[in-house]
Amino acid sequence: MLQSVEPDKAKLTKADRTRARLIEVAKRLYQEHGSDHVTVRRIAAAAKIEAGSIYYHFRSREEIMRAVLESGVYGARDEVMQAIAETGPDSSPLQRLRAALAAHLKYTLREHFSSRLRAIRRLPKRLRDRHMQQEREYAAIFANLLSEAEKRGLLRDGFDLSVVRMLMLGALTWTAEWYDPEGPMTPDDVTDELMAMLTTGVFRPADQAGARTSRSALMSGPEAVVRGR
Amino acid sequence: MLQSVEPDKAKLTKADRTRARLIEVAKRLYQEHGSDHVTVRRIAAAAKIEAGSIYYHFRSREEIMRAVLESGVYGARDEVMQAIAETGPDSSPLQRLRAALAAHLKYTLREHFSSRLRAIRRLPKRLRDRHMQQEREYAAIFANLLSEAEKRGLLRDGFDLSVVRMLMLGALTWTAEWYDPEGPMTPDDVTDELMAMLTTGVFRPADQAGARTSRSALMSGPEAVVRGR
DNA sequence: AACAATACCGAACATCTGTTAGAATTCGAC
DNA sequence: GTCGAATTCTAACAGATGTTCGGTATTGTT
Repeated sequence: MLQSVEPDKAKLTKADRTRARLIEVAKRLYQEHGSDHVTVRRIAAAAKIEAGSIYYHFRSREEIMRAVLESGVYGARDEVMQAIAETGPDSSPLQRLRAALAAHLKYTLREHFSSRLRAIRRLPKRLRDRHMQQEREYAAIFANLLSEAEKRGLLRDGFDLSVVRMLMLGALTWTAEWYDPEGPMTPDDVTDELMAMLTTGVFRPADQAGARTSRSALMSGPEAVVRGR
Repeated sequence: MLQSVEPDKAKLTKADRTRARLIEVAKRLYQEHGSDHVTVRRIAAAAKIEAGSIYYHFRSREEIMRAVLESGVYGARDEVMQAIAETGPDSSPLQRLRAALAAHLKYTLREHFSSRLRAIRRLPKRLRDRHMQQEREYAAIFANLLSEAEKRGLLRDGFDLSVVRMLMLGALTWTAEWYDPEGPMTPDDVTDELMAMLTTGVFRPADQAGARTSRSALMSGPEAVVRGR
């Protein structure tokens, strides 16, 4: 959050604390019930405050939900960057990427962030732009990891890295829709599975030309598939 | 829908038609505005009907939204199976899989199905169970394609096919959150990109052991990565 | 043309919605 | 402890919400 960037003003005023509490409570309610049925009065009740008092902290109901989204992106960013840092200074780009993806997945599962997409599209556009900007910054973390890997020659040629990144993150983000915490797989297992897919591929290299449509796919070795366009 | 399963009763009664119109209108509203702000009265107005009349066709507001979800799954299923059928009887499992994924993506983008996830979690559980069952049937299409490919030895060993399927579909479904129709890529391009990722992998095969954590990854050739556990 | 079933209307209901504004309380600095 | 500012409460508003129900129009069949 902003405080971590500027912690010199340690004056944690009371309004700051209840504002934070409201955001946290609202987030929880969004997760439990859908964003339908999450009303200003319910948020207030869950935060042990009166409904009218909320408007001392937020201009409107939509401002609350924007703050919730913001805290979600910032929270994910912090945990992902921390995970990257924990791989140490000698880590390879792929190690860092794996750490980042694992952190992203864990955060997504924990906060169960269906909330994120739920709202984005139909926010007042001023607020939406701001949120999209924050999302872009978050995505940039992964974009950097990928282009770093590319510079070191760790990636195959011919891929559109931004599409790769979106598909990667999408695969993990969507996990929140099917993942069963009671099941045998840990979130790290899922991340490893994805990394394995991205490493060797899922399909056997034998007769791949048939599975693609309009691309010219010819090769020297059995693996060197040249991807045109 | 059920009619396609049992078309002998061709009696398209008037109630059936307005019910269908209501579902279509509701779906459109869910897409345009969030599922917040989509009220019974707005659905009624958009369908040129009075609000009270809706309750002749649906028991409650949530029943409408369940019907919308149902029509979404069934619509996707129909288009995906049609796409599979169009690959012809001599197509390879990978060709069929590609066709299925492409159809899934196109449908997802067209209907912009954020709606799908938005609601699932907080439906009354009786309705939710029914919907989850429908989703399972839909997922089974892709599960079958994958296991068919596996039986023919087209897949690498060591992957959990259900996880692979979820990640695949998740990557594509999430596309609705970032895809820009004005951009240079067609939906088929995105599908091809994914297929390419699943074919050759994104990472170079050289030093993959470092990017994985607890897995023993050793091999005979440069590509034959044995994935333990 | 008559009739019964079907499909829709229209008004009313109780409740809930986001939001406002002034009064009442609590807080932090002196 | 006092005072002014920061924070919360209380009460009310105007309107929207899902749903019900008795009546009315429309439909398809004989």
